[in-house]
Amino acid sequence: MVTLAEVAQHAGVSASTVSYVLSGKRSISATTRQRVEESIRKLGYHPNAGARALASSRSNIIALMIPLRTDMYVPVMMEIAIAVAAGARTHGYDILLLTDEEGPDAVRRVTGSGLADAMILMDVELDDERLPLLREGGSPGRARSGVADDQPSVLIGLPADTTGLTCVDLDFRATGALCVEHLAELGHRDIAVIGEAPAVYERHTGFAERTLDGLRTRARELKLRLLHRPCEGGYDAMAATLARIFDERPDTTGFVVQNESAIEPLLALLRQQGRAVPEDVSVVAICPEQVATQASVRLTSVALPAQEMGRHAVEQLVAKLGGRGSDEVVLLAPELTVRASTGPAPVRP
Amino acid sequence: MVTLAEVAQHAGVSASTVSYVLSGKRSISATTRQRVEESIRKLGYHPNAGARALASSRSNIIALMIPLRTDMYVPVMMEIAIAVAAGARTHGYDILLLTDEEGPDAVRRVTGSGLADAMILMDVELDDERLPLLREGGSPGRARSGVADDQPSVLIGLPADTTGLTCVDLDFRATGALCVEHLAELGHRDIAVIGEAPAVYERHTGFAERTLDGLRTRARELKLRLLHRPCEGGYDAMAATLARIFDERPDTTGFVVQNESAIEPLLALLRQQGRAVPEDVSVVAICPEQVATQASVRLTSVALPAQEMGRHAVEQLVAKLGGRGSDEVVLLAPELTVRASTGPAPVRP
DNA sequence: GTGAAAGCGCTAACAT
DNA sequence: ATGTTAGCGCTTTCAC
Repeated sequence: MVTLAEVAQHAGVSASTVSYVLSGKRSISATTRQRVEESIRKLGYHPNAGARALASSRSNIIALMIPLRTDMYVPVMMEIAIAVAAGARTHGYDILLLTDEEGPDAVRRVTGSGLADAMILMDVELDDERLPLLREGGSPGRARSGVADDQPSVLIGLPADTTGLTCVDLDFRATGALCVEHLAELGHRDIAVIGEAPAVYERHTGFAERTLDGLRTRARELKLRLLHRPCEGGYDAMAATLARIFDERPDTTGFVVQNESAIEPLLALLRQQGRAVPEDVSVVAICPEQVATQASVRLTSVALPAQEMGRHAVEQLVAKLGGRGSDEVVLLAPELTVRASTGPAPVRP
Repeated sequence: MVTLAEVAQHAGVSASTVSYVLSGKRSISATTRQRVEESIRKLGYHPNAGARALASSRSNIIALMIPLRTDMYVPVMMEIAIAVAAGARTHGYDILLLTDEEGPDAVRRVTGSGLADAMILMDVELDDERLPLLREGGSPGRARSGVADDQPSVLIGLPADTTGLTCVDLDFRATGALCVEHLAELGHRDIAVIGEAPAVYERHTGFAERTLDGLRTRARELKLRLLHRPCEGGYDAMAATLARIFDERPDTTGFVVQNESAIEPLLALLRQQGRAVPEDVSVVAICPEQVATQASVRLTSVALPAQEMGRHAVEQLVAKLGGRGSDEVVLLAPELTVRASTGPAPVRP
């Protein structure tokens, strides 16, 4: 292994000079810099990460905690993770991948060991047990040397109480409102919402409730009738749910779907029942772009901006690490793309 | 931050004793051990990762390179990544998440900096440019101090030339054979294969070709007629492909699908055409379990054993790191699960 | 603009 | 069974 000292010797300068050439933290004469860079290349030198971390007490690593559960929105999670990794690299950071298997202990371990300089948490629950460890100001009763040893962190998702936390998420309330508005403009008066599986609501992940809130509020304002039904994924569950919906509200002409695994079954069932999309019924989906464009009907949808969320999270974190403050909560504005699944409501006799 | 020295002082022992209590590398009297452990808990001590890495020249980190492309098998990738992360933790390793954006440079950077002790590469291409850096024996022409400074590594996926490499993958050849056998047993004589998008074949990722090889070989042995058609995802592409298939081979009664985004369209189209599954045609899918069980027809399928692959990769790597040799190539045996999409071939007039 | 030198917190000989 | 000590490779004062 090539060390900094070897580079220094080879270039005929001191170790500190090499270090400063690398960090740019003090001015170096052009000739010296060139000699050093030359030696670095020739010897194939790579600074040792451990030594760096020890001497500088910064690891240049950001920890990313992803959910173990692989039952929901997996492609979105993956896309976020990849965006985070790529974004982090542009700022010189690497990503340490943590699952939430260890729970809060992982936070302590990483914080305590200095393995990472900061962390990003995905899939935060409303009352997440990891949050107390991350709130700025630290745990109550901790009043050590005055040094704030909290881990700078950014959450992807919105917990119930965001005080002292930085969060990035899609504005699901606005998303719900947007879907309702679109259908209202097309003349639909009876709207059914196919929601996530009941388990998702019970898990209190927040986004489902916020979407529903946005849907309901806007529906009330626009005087639309809204029926919400959670739904397990799959064909059979969707069939049962759909039957109930048309039973209770036979005049339903608009659907909002927030459940990836209900989308294709819904479309198939509507086809089977002879209800044409979008002539008889309109469907708006809240889902990844890819799902919307690859469905059997190209879906009007609000996309989950995975890349953007990942990028934002990194930007926020880097800002924090650089001492610059950052916003508490960033809610990304939803964008609705009109495709082939929505059209004017059919005229009623 | 609490240091080892502070723990030592608090427990009234020397630094090395604390270190050895932690590592278990030499015997410690019960009383001393207890005092030390007590102090560790009381002070909330966490060993500093950087210092550890520097002193021991082992980071206890495994790098995992995942593909940037998020167009294929994303849930599988994610599941593997999570399995790798979880598996690594049980051996005391953390996972560093690398994308293949940097290409081979990422390998050099991680190897050179000692950031990771080893690496796992996913989605390896047949002639991957990162492979030369990973082959045991190192790059030709490198004859330094006799120390093998290669990064121990495991590939998930199979390149063209596996010499000097450790690989884990599903046995796709056997998978293809298994699908054909199943259909043959049910009496199907004309089989159509819906393959991945042409781009996948062109990218030379290997698994698609190996599956096809297994399909063809076994079909020939069993004297079945086999028609293979690559297919872009989505409804329209599938419709065109299906039309061509029935045009060329009207007697086709068996389908093998190796393309997630073609599955649901295929089922919908068959329904539309009045071909009942499994009464008129049978469908075998090569896809994740979840897709098979959530499709509009519960699919007979060969699963992609994501978790198993992740776990295996870690085991192999840990074996290597522990100095124990490991197998060159581990091919996991495919398992076919019979569900509702396959049945006896219809009797021909 | 450059060098010298003191650690950073830990591990692993080498002692006893 | 425990203590002493010399680094690991780098960053960063302090000195010129």
